[in-house]
Amino acid sequence: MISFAEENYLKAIFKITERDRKSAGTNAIAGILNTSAASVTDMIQRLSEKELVSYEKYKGASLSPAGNKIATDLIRKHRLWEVFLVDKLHFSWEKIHDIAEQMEHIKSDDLIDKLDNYLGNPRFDPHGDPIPTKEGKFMIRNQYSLDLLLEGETGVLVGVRHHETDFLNYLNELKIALGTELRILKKLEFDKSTRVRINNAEEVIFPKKIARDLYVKKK
Amino acid sequence: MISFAEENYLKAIFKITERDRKSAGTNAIAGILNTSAASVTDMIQRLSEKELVSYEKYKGASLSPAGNKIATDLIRKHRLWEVFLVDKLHFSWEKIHDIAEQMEHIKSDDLIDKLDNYLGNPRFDPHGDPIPTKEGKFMIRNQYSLDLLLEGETGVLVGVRHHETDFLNYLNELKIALGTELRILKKLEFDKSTRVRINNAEEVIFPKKIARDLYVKKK
DNA sequence: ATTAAAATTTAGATTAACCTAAAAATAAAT
DNA sequence: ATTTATTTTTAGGTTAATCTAAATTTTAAT
Repeated sequence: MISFAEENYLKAIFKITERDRKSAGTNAIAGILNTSAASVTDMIQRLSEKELVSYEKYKGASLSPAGNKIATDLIRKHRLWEVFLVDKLHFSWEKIHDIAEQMEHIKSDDLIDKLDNYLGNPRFDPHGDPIPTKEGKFMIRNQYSLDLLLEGETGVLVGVRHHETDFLNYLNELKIALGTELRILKKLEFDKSTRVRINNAEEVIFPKKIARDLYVKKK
Repeated sequence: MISFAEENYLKAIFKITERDRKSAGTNAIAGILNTSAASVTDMIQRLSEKELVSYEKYKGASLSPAGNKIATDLIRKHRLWEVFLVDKLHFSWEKIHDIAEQMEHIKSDDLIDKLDNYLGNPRFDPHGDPIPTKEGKFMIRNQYSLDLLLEGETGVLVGVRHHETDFLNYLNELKIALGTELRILKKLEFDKSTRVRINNAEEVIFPKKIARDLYVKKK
């Protein structure tokens, strides 16, 4: 039986390696899990024993097929529970991450199938992230970081990079949610910020960092 | 922050002391939690440090007000999740205990209020057990063990003593569920068993042990 | 190509939660 | 009232998961 701690390590390695990177370094994992590099070395060596990650000294860790399956299942569970919290219990999107973080560890073969069905087999969670299928397939969507759009272009918000309460509350204050239209008015060269019109109404200036964290579909 | 293990100990002490007993012995707790008496001594000493139980050597443990609050909240959570599993996800009553056992440990002030509301503030769980209020009050119902009824009397099943899958499956096979009418046809003296008619149809003979585990309301 | 900086691993400890075996205290039985 | 049986506690250890500090390896920079 796999422990919560082990599950969290697998998920962290998944997150790090899901885009570009070939393997997850000790420090990167420690950063995500708020632990020390030494603890990470310890754990990935144990996960390697269990054949859940492949690991070479000083070269970082990557998920084995078995480890990848566990990580994908965790993400599926996390995202389905987030849909439950928002759709059924009427939580707001900035409150759900920490609760889902706990619920994802519940072990039951039956439960997630029934939950998925009950929720109407949603394909995306309340932050716009795709919910992998039972088989571990992620739906891919053409989406761009807002800061890749050119002046005059308009995008519809379909996702956000981070799920921190503070960031989401900032968006709430600006009345920005999934589906919101964002039109690029001006790209300011000197500090790389972007002036944006929100739903044909208010204007706001996003620092590059924020614009990068908003995912849109071109309109 | 209280650990899962600590929570389970508090719940075990609650179960033991909820009816008659003044305090929970080491062995009794060990029995419920499938652990050794030595481990129990260890833990109740630590819980005593934290003022969650009051404990005197060789005299067993009982819950402090703080410990009682935690235990009651756990039971509230457990039973509300059981209602969710049956009413919303359409689980059958014999499958839910182990899942709820995991879900009861999820920590969120908001979550349980919202869940309770979503479920329509149920007062009893799918096994007929009362769901304590937020304030920790249990609804009390006049109910009798089936083996206390006399020949000719009829009861309606409102609860069961145990939640083991095997026991509940045995009831399923007999088509016995909450609400089922049970009429005492004959009390057999020589082995203390009881002949019962189920919903004016089939007959069955219950050993005393089973009759004791079925709670009915007199009709 | 060396040296400095950063990342990673090892060594040695700690804490929570468990264990077995032995000792001590309480309860039951003659 | 002793003896026996049962329950509980103590003593000494183990494992998973963490830590800090020191050593080692890799990467970056001069």
